[in-house]
Amino acid sequence: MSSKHRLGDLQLAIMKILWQKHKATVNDVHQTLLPQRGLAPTTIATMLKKMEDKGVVKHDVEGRQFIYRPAVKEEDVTRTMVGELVDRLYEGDALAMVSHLLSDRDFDESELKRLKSMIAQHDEARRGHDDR
Amino acid sequence: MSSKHRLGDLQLAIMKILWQKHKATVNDVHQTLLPQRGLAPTTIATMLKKMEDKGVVKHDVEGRQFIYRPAVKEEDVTRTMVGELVDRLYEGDALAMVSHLLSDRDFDESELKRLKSMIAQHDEARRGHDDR
DNA sequence: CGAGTAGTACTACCAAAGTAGTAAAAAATT
DNA sequence: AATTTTTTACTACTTTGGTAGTACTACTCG
Repeated sequence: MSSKHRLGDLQLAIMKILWQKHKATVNDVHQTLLPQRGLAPTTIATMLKKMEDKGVVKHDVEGRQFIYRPAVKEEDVTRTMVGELVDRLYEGDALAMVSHLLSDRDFDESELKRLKSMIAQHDEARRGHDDR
Repeated sequence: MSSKHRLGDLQLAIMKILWQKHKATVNDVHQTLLPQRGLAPTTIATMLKKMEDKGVVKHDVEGRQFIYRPAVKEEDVTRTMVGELVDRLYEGDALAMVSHLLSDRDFDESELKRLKSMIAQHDEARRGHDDR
């Protein structure tokens, strides 16, 4: 059932719009994507239908148009997709992925600072609830 | 030409073997993958041919068998694939990906320690060469 | 009321990845 | 020498994602 959480490029782009707007018509999506992608409206409609078949979106009918909305949560998709890449590339070692990110893009001072405070925060959270 | 660095699941599994062994025959790859995947030998052969067409592997002939070897670097593939996911999921914000990793899998004490020292290291490296 | 328009349904393709059977060639074994 | 085995070549089929044209329906505007 996690196949619902593996999305292609266009599909993800569409989902991002739906997650943001909560609901949208084919036209809304098309208009939003037009500048970057320049796709035919029917392409969006077809894709949305395929996505509904797959179970990642649903629609209500309002008058003669379809109002699409997400049927999967962004966090689930994100978690699955990142998780799969970590598995494939680093045999599940998430820290290895972080290490790669760290050496690939070198973050500047302020980013490193943010990163450190993120770690500190998770450190505390861990110490708090994690009974061991 | 970065299409050379976007690999499917099986392709990646095959590449990992080639990167590790430096070179291998169809049979080597098949034997290595058999336990986890249970694929027909011809499947591996076909895949390897497709991969050669694409330019990600090359082969030499030795007697009657093909000795395959990688034609792309692991780092390049890794960088491309991680980079693409960061783009798609986080609009290029690598730090957002790290943040996700951090809250999704909660690392234990020793891992956090390793992480901190990794950061410290990159911090210094940055301070060193980065002129500003 | 009739024509144009908006919107969905259907159909059709293409490419890439994955999977594998069958054929053919060459080499080894008996 | 004949048969079996190894190994590559060819062909084929399936799924998924992406892309879009055409057809049909229903509403809207003059």
